[in-house]
Amino acid sequence: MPELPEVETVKRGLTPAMEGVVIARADVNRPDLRWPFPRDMAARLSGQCVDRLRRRSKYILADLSSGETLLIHLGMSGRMLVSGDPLGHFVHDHPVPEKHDHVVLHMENGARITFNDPRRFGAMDLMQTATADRHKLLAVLGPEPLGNDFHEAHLISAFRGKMTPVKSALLDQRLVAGLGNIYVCEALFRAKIRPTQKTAKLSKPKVASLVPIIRDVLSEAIEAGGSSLRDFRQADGELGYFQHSFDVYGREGEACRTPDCPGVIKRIVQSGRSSFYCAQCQR
DNA sequence: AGCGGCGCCTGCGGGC
DNA sequence: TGCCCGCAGGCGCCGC
Repeated sequence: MPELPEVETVKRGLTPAMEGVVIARADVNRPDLRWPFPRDMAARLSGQCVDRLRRRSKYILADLSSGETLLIHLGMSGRMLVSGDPLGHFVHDHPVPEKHDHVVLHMENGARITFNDPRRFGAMDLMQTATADRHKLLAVLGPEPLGNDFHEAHLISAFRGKMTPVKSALLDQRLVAGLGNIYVCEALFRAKIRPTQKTAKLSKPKVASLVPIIRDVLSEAIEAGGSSLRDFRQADGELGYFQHSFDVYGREGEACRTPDCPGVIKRIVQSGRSSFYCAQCQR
């Protein structure tokens, strides 16, 4: 579920509870999520200080005092909930344990971090911090869409000569890392590009326009605390509210929001996933 | 080499 | 009420 803005929101919520704080104990309640947990994960986490929390694409990375880095991926349904902060910055007391609470980190400051993931498409792994960017899951990622390496020339060269639909291209994490189904639909709407359009056939100005549009959509979503569909929560349990700003996602049959456009939002399926767009103003 | 499709899981809402 | 179906924010892997 969570795309870059939701992961960034979660990371920001975790930071005050975790950064510079020792993990007193880790409870690992099952052997795996999408893949087996690394061997001795609980022991390798316990007693380590979280020196720094970072985000790369949709991954949260926790650099530990041991020289290892904990990689966390939320998959489709993963949540990280902070509770019991002694300074009262966060929600309430520790909640009663719920089904699908797979990993619980008990912090020395009294905070508790609960990783809950019903569908178990999420993941955790441990790696050497020094070579973290060579981790199998991170090595293949393209530039951060909010970073300096994501620019017009990059997109133009990535799109050149490809007959791939632009929707699939932007979902390809090797091309740009962090977009998912929602924000690709929203960005293509703002750029007035139809999701089925082949990348090679897009004009340079349209491709160029995608760069600031993608940055804007993601920045606005981060500002709003992400999008809450179904079960997404910020780390403090609060809802994000960017879903109220969707122009097309989940709006099948509703009126296009472009001023004076008579269009109605359509839903089509591209490589098994819903695309939402206005056939009037997206060409 | 690059793709679309499939599978991994659980839960929810709608239709019957 | 209950069952079945379709659907869900991701992503690695397979076969074509």
